[in-house]
Amino acid sequence: MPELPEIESLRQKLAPKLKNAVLSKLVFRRADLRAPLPKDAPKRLCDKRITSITRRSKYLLINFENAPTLVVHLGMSGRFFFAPKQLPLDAHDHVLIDFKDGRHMRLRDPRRFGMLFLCDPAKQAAHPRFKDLGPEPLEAEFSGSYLLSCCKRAQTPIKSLLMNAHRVVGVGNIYASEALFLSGIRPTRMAARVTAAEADTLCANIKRVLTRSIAAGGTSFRDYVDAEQKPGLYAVNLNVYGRAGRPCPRCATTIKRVTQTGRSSFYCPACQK
DNA sequence: AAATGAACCTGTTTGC
DNA sequence: TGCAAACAGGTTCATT
Repeated sequence: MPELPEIESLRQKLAPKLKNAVLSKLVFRRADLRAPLPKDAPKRLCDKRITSITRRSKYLLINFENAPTLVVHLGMSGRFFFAPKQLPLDAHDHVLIDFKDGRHMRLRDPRRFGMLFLCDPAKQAAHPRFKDLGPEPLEAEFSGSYLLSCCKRAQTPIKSLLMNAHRVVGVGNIYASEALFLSGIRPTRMAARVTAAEADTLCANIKRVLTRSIAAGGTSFRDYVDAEQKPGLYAVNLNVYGRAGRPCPRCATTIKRVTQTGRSSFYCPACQK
């Protein structure tokens, strides 16, 4: 389900519900998730109280009192939701979580690109999965001048640069195409040929599309569901993503699709140079 | 160092 | 209709 807005929306919804909840049971139904938890993980987290839910990139961090942080990544197809305990098990319900107050959550992920791992909260930034990540796109550190400095020394198309988590995290395939459309820049343009003014515009548009989508509740995915398994509202208006062959909403030119590093990019050949 | 392509999986959509 | 190929939101690994 995830791009960054979906994860951030989920975080915002989960935070008040899970704060102060005490974990009573953690069950793994299969051992071959991408980052297998240590065998003693249930023991280390049981009877521990959740203090907060935070986010880094597309990772959801469940922070406990006097216990390691449980980090959840939903990959491409993960869902993390409350359910009645007696809900019949789906073949892809990989992780079951019970709380002392009787509530029950599940991690369901058919493609199994998602992962869970434990992380020492005191050494979070140094964790192998976090230490090489670029800035958060919605923080001030991600600015037009920062983006420009990345572009200057890059030898890759701008779309590939935006998707590179070493440069900036959380800009996924949908919002990379959308931000480039709003900025009038083709995804195939070499990053080094992006001007300072364009870098400013692009940075602002990345923040704009992400912020707008978070405000709408994270709604861009057809199989997105929130923590209560409610589908998204599809309130975010996508201009080019997934619209190859259809008219550009601005100029009616036919939108094109190209493949870059194995991913689809969409653009208007007239509006984007 | 930086960039590319393949790999990890299953489910759904598209095209013949 | 049926079947196979193409495609899907992300990250990571090996190879240049």
